[in-house]
Amino acid sequence: MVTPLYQAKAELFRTLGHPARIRILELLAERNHAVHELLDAIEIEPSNLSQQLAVLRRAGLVSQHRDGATVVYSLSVPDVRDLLVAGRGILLAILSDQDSLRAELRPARRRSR
Amino acid sequence: MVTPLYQAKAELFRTLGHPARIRILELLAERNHAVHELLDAIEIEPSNLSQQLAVLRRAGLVSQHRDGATVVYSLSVPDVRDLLVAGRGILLAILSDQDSLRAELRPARRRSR
DNA sequence: TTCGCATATGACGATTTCTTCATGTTAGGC
DNA sequence: GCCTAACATGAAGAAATCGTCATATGCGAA
Repeated sequence: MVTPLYQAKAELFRTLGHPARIRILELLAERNHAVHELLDAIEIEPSNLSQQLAVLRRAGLVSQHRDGATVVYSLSVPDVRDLLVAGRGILLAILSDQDSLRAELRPARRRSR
Repeated sequence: MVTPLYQAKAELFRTLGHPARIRILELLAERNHAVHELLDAIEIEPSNLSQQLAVLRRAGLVSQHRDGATVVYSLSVPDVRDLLVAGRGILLAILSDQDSLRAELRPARRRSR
């Protein structure tokens, strides 16, 4: 299976495109977490959490290892932190854009064009 | 509509989670492009391209302006480049992981566990 | 004004993703 | 061994996404 680069990239981003998976990665970016810790931190059904973790595993973004009865997850690619940070930056940029746009449209005073 | 931050972040990444949209953004990261230029560079139906551009517009990632009969698109959030670069880094990390794993599994020599 | 090119929009079936529920597996306490 | 807790997996319906087709709009040339 020869996957073009841009398609692999799209799949990577799509893997991040889910609220639960984002939260998981952000928690793992802080420190390793056991599944039950993630479960406490995120509002989600246990089986759903397992599914989302499986998605991240298949994508190669996280790894697991057993510690007695619990399973601990960690980021297997540290650079994921960069992505999350960059994502936050973009969000802020977009939101402030929207705010200034809103501010521009709302008041009585108008600008040309 | 009060959107939690992690959900907005997930939507941002989902917006990037499509091969055509990735290609569009990469082209726009180089320089502004008219729609027909994108059309030449990407293998895609014109109407499909318009749809993908609309998705990117709604997400606030690109902006358009008319120039005569053609429409020129540009990145409205320059930081998108950071995301693309970070994405490439992660891909490379994952791929080299897989390669070393493959190399480890393939040959006759075995390791414990 | 009429034509044709460049682009956008709407709608529809096909596929994919998501959530939930039921069930399976592993490990430690008794 | 038996029970329970901690996770994982499989299946199935609901919802979202994708690509295509038909159609609409904006603009310049003739």
